[in-house]
Amino acid sequence: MEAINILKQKGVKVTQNRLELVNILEKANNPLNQKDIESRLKEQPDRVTLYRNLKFLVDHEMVHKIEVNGSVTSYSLNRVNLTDGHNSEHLHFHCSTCNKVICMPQCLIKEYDLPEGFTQQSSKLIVDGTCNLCNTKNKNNEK
Amino acid sequence: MEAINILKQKGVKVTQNRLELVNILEKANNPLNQKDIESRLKEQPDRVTLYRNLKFLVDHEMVHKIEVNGSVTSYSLNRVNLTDGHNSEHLHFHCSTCNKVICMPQCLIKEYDLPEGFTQQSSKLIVDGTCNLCNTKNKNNEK
DNA sequence: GAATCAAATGCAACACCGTTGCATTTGAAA
DNA sequence: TTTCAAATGCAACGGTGTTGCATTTGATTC
Repeated sequence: MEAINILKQKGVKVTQNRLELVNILEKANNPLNQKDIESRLKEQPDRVTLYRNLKFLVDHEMVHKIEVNGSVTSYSLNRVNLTDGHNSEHLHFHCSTCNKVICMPQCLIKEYDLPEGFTQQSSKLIVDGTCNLCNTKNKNNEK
Repeated sequence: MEAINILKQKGVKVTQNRLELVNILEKANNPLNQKDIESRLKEQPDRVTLYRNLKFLVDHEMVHKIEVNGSVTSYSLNRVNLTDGHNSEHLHFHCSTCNKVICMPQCLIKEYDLPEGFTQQSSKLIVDGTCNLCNTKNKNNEK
């Protein structure tokens, strides 16, 4: 779906900043952090504007916010149509070599039996390790 | 195990600050964040000293660092003897009402099949929801 | 197309947190 | 008791999240 339609479908105001922001997230294969996004923006809006628009898109459920650790926050377009109730939570992989975050929608978070009295609203699972690209790079360097 | 023995066993320098810090974590049932810890310290060291000592204890594997989200970082004493290889990763519960973090060592993180080429080093699972105490409080208020 | 008004933006500013450098103090070993 | 590395306190810096306010922009109405 095109960026402009994503915004129009939600019935929110379409601005140049939002349009470009959604476009960048739409093209990206992986979640991007604020720095990644800034580096891809042609016209640089104020960092507060970017912050507010990211918050806006998260609040309006167009974008997912992924906090890998205290210092890295990434954003990814919500590609799942919320109306079909298929918004399951999935694993996020964080490569400690290249620092990329990779969505793994094929790995849905498994269920756990919580102790008596505890109720669950959401969950998140971060797996740290080395991604496929960094692993092949390492292999080639060893040769 | 007493605080002083925990430090001595690791062969690190024993200072008043570290002793009190380990003592506080040893008595706590739940992971504590830096504010929690500060409020329990009799003699208030500089926040940098507290930061450095927490980092020191984490680096020396006496304390676990738990990042629930971008703004809340908690610490808990590593009660598992590392030498017996029983240091499995477990679920952490975050109560969105009282903001407490609760360890659930009975809920070990399940395994996932990662895509070809990805290797796993560590994982963390945070479940957000309402804890048993806040749930009973809500029930009583509704009556 | 022009007027209108709420929403979006840019700028300044603040707080908090993680972090580092450096001078001083403290604890363990000789 | 002396000695020296390690720990501490203080000042300071950068990054991020956040808010207030004046200005600009985009959707709506005429």
